[in-house]
Amino acid sequence: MRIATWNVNSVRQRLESLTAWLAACAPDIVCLQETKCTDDAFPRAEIEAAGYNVAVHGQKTFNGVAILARLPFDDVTPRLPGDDADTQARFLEASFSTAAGSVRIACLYLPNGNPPQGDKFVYKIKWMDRLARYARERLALEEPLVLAGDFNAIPTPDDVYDPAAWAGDALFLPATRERFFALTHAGLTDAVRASSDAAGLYTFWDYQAGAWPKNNGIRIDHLLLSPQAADRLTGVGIDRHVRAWEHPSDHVPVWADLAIEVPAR
DNA sequence: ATGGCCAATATGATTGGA
Repeated sequence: MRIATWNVNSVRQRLESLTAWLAACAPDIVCLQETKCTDDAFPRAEIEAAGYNVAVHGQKTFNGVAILARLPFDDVTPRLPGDDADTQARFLEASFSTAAGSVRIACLYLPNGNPPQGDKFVYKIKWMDRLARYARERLALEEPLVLAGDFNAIPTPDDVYDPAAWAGDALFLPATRERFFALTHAGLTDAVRASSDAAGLYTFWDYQAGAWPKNNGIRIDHLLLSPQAADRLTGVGIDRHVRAWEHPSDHVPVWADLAIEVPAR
């Protein structure tokens, strides 16, 4: 079973790239972020034609998450628990029946948090604390679980081209990093780091200032695995070639392969 | 963080992104 995450920066702008990438990568489950459209505007028919079931949690203009799956959904639940007043479309959970039992996937778009002095950063930190509570609850189920998405968190200096330049940024501040590590310390495994400790495994390059040709990237898109998922991990990939396509997203897809049999398409 | 960006929005500047 291949599980992927991709911040597409508008699913409607990226539809052609998305269907081409689905055909090439052949993921079984895909978590999308920044779909940037309401549920009725989501290009559901085109993605179903590519062989995927679709679950969406969108809003007008901003944010928006979706899960695409070759297998049928058992349950689909929007919204991260812990704040009924939070109306931003940033979280969607789904579960699936597999040969390994129930597999749970959480698709998340964690707040950016800039500027770090102000309500946006407060919202980010509260969101991360809510995510940690959610993760601890779900880990207690002892199921294969994957938290996949744009975490807007740079874990270590090896995950950013110029750590000093990012020292004061909401993506790299200690308050953000320590909350990312609270997730791994709770028992979740960073899939990319389970297979490599190399620097420069970036997933995002800004549109501005020649960031892509200069390889000025950061690693902020992550797949975090419960022990029951991590024990089945057989491979990971970062599809950085997608950043060089026409009209790219500023993020590229990241995926993990788990040794869980999926019926052939 | 920035040599010059990108997406959405009653399309003209503004907001948000990272």
